[in-house]
Amino acid sequence: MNESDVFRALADPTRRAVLERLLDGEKNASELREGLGISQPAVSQHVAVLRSAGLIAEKKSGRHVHYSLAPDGLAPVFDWLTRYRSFWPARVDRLKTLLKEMDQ
Amino acid sequence: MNESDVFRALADPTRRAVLERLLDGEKNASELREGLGISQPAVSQHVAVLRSAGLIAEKKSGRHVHYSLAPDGLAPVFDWLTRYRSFWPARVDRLKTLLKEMDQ
DNA sequence: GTAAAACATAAGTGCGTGCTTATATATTGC
DNA sequence: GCAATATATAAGCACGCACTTATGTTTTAC
Repeated sequence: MNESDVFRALADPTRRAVLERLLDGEKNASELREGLGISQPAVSQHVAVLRSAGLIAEKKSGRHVHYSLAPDGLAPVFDWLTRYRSFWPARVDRLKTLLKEMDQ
Repeated sequence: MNESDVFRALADPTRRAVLERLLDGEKNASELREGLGISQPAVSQHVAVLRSAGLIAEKKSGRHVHYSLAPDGLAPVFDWLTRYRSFWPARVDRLKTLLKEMDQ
């Protein structure tokens, strides 16, 4: 749940792929597994890492578990990144545009 | 120089500490080493990882090498992070404030 | 030219990590 | 209750990685 856990969790491409899939909305473990080409336990282990890093939330529903992106789970990364804002020259404009869009 | 290299580079706390030190300005390897409690080759190896991830730049000057943060080196992280902007609720306001400050 | 300084590379080591198969736990449908 | 489904945990393995010591390379100072 600290900065180190989050960065470590994000270092693995399979875990980033899992997060990516959750952008569409919540999914259970079997759905997350599709196309990843790894075993069911592997998914379960990745999910455990993401959850203990505070990146995903889970909601049990019978024998299914629905996983979703945890709001503000990426906050540690975001906070870390803002310290380097002077080194983003080309990104700031994009960011401003983004925020204007969000205002509307 | 791609997303995976950058995330992998950032996963190590010592490497994040190295970047942190470069926020003050450029430093050579011996200066970077101070307080880290690791050997000179270890620093050299971390620097190599950061450089091949596009996160730091180097400028040779005699027998010294001055390392500095690479402008836009964190762009891959930033771009990745913007995809999750809907899950930053509490961060957006802070970000707006930050950009207002940068405008002045 | 020679020694020292700054950094890089090589080689080895131990531990972490991502995977597997096997098994356990819990829930549903019949 | 029993089989099937959904997920978690255990144990083992292979590889990656962060370190170390030893050595190489380049540059400066004398």
